[in-house]
Amino acid sequence: MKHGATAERILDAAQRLVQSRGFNGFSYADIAEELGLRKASLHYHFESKDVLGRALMARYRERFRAALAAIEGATSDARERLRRYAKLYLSVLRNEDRMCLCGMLAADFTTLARPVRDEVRRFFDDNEAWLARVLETGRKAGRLAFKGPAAAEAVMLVSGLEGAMLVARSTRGARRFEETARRLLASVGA
Amino acid sequence: MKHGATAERILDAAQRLVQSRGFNGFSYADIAEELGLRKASLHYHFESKDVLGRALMARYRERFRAALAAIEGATSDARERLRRYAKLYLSVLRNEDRMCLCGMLAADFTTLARPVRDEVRRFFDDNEAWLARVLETGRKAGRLAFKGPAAAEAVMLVSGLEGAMLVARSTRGARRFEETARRLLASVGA
DNA sequence: GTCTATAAGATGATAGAC
DNA sequence: GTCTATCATCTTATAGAC
Repeated sequence: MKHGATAERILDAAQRLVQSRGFNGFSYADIAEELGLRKASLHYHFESKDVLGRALMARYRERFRAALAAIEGATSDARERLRRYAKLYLSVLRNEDRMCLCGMLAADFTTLARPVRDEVRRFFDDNEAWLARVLETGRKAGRLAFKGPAAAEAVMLVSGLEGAMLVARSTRGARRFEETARRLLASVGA
Repeated sequence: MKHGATAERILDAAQRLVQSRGFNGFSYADIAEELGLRKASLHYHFESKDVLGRALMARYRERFRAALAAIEGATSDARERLRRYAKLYLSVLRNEDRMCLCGMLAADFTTLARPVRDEVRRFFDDNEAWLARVLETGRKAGRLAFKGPAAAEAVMLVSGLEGAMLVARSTRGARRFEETARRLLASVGA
């Protein structure tokens, strides 16, 4: 929990493992081997696996938040913002067929410690809130078209993208993901 | 692998555990305790966890296949078929907040034995093929409206429904799932 | 078919030397 | 900060009695 360079490397390894194998699909031994350290050393940086999980999610949320801010800074067009948002997911999937960290933890949800669960919920809340704003603004500007509350549409987009990642991993296809993402965006007029 | 009544009970317990905790989130001890048996006894019915996993998926695929056949027998209207298809997912989620067995195994995919992976792939293939037929038939009958190949639209529906289940479990809401499913179906005119 | 007993290894975690 | 040593517990799995 000191958060030096080693802690960061531990988080990197752990995140990769969670994204490809799930929270219960790896151990401290896996991380230690990858970094050339001993298991005991990891406990100095993250006293327990729960603490590690929470740190993982906190960092992921912060990075995602920054990525969303970058999108807002890059373009003010709603369609383009949605396209870039979908690309965020695609780049994760293309990186060694990884699942979204948060989608993976959503699957492992019932086995997670409270603080980790809370982080997972917050991730989805943040994402949906951001998307809802983009959707509503885009609709008012006449750039997007959909019925009903923007919040509900945001939930559908997040669900669709997470599900597309999930399925794509077992049917081997970033290709399939792209096509599905395209269709999802098309359904809101983007 | 003898498949008597006990084997069936083991599968029931194992399926429930996988659907709520993931394939790496439970052990033979959990099943044994639930059934009032000893761990060793389970190995008589399913020699290894991999074999158990495969049996689990085989049964699930068969049941799903039967459920799809039942839908076809109940109505010939494409919209109604899609509605019932979505209800299949909803009933799983409503049952103790479970995830689709196959969606959960898609998350655990990289940790699964080959035969289990193959079953997972087949599940998605079967589902998408069935949906594509319903979609195409419905479009020709003027009951559904969507652009592009029915197969691509089928992938989107499966992805959307699986993702909606995944997210709903962490944000506690069969309610949310229903709303999302409704919107997904609406996007194909149902 | 189910049990006891047992194995061999993994797992998350701690104490204390360096 | 990282190490060795050690821990209690869990995990999948097998052998053999009943």
